[in-house]
Amino acid sequence: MITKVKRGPWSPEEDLKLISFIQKFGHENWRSLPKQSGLLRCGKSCRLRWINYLRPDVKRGNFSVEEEEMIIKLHQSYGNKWSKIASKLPGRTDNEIKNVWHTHLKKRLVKSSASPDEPASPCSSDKTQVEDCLKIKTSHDSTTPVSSGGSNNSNQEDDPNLGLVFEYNEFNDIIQEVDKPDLLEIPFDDSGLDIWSFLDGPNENSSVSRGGEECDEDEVKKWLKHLESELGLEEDDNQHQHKEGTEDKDSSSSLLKTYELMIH
DNA sequence: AAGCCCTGCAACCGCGTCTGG
DNA sequence: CCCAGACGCGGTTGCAGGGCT
Repeated sequence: MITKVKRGPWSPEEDLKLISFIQKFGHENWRSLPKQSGLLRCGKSCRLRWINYLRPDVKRGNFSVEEEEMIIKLHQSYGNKWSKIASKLPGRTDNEIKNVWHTHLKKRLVKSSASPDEPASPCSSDKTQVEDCLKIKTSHDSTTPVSSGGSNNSNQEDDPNLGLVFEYNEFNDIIQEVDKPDLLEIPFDDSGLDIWSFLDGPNENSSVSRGGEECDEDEVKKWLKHLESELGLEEDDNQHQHKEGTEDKDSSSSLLKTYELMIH
């Protein structure tokens, strides 16, 4: 028998299903995940939804000026390697960056290329501006090489702009400040990365696992609460809200109950 | 007030790469 | 070494919302 694969926008119920499943079992195998979780989606779609929207550390809201400038610089260095650029911008996804590039930054660069003292078009392969910038940013470590290699593989060691690691850390602070409150705002700071180990459960090998420390379940609950409210599910959740805390391990149990109620 | 157009974003698609058998 | 399956990435599309006429 053939089960029809659903497409198009994700419903809150589907989101919740996906979240609670990953929370419990991780996502070792995207292909089998939909079947196991009861989602009528293809694995690819689930993966995309998780990575671009549901991941707890995904940062939403407008890009700050600093972020945009960063993207421009990184794009001059990496070209359309969106995932590489995203890796330098904590909380931002490649898809998001790609969208921002095509909707805002490209146009801005075209405009500014008209003025002589602005950077040339993004297609320019001249990296001196990027390197200058990186030199400034990484001046703490003048030994960090800024190689001119453009098409390296994704190994950190081969990263042509290894110095950006510093930028990453500095940039974290910037982003925290400019984070916009209008959309899904995860009530964690970066120290809340423990959520990963929680979400991934026993799957230490999971591609998104971020270290093996104990997670703070209160933080997780906070996040789930927030997510439920963002998804417009908090009313239903009220019914069993009072039960929270009596469950020993599962903050997910309330989530599961929630969506079980919803899909009845 | 209604219709049209534009913009931005979420999601899909196809291809390349990686990995395990 | 080869092949098949799974994953990840980048390009593209479609839709919804907002602004303009």
